[in-house]
Amino acid sequence: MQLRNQVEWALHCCSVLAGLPAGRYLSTKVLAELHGVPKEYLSKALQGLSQAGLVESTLGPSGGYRLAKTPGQITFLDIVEAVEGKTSSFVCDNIRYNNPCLRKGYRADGACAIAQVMWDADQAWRDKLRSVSLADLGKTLRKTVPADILDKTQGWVLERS
Amino acid sequence: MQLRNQVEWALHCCSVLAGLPAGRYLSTKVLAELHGVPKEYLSKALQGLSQAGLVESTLGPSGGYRLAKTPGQITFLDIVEAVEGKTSSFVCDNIRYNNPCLRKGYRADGACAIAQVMWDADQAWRDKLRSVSLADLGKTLRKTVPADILDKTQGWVLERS
DNA sequence: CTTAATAAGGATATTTAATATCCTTAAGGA
DNA sequence: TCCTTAAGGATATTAAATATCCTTATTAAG
Ligand code: FES
Ligand code: FES
Repeated sequence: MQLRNQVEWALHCCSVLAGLPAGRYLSTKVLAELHGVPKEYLSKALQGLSQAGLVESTLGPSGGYRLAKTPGQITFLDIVEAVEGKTSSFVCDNIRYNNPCLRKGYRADGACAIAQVMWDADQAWRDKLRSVSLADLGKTLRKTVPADILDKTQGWVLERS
Repeated sequence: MQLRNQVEWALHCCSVLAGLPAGRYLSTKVLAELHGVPKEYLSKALQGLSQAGLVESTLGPSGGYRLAKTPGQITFLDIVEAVEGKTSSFVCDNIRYNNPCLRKGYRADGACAIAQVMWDADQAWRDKLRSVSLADLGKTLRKTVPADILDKTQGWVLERS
């Protein structure tokens, strides 16, 4: 079980967009170059973010993407779900109903107790992701990444936004 | 991102084995029939459980599998990891190092802050799975599944163990 | 001792999902 | 008018999940 590589891409792109001055857009081309990933494929991830309402886009020269909300309003969960979808990682095929002791067509009242545990764990994962916003991430980055790298990168991005 | 169907199979098989009287074995064939899944493929999952030390097997007629520990000593996490492996669901390809502002070969001190959040969430998922044992599951099942179904199934299993 | 049943595991096929590229269209700015 | 861009459909490529088949060694039952 593994998340798509687009999740890493989307998170990093949002992190960059969160540092962009108001009104500026950043194009797929620039984001792809910054992260060293294929532009056309990254575009699919960005379209997912756009459909989820996390970013907004504009066309034409100097077009691209910007956040549609403040960094404090966008969580890791929002971004992960925009790329991966909201369905649980555990899928219950109800193999319990294949039990030959049951009459055919029998259906229980509630969910299988095993599935319930798995779904609770999935929820714990989502809760954790929901607890961190892009604003939180920005704070951490400013604490842990050398200032000169942040500055140089910010300059590089601004030249292209 | 989705867990394999074998996870559901393995959890249900362990649940059945947990209800087996001491000394009895249950064969792949019986477990496959009980759950309505392909015997040869289920066998791979059971081999995983065996290699993880959760179950032990014996050959020959009346052979099969039984738990290698008490139900209280086996957690959902043990079973899930035996089938899915222990690697995190989030893989960081360190796309941050593709940043053209960095000198080639630059490596940071710690992990990327984004990866860290994803790994923390993965850990929260595992913590939740670790908090539920087969003994806990048994208690829940006895509370939620009609007694006659449990009894009939138990009889069906014992005839074949 | 012989025989049938079984787990283990290697090899391979099939199906599905992830990854990636290509191309067309419509919109926006110079 | 021309160039740049996002959106999205179509398709190709690659990897992983799912499934089957077959061989071997081991064990218990007859
Ligand atoms: S039937 Fe799906 S987890 Fe129990
Ligand atoms: S470089 Fe992998 S998550 Fe940041």
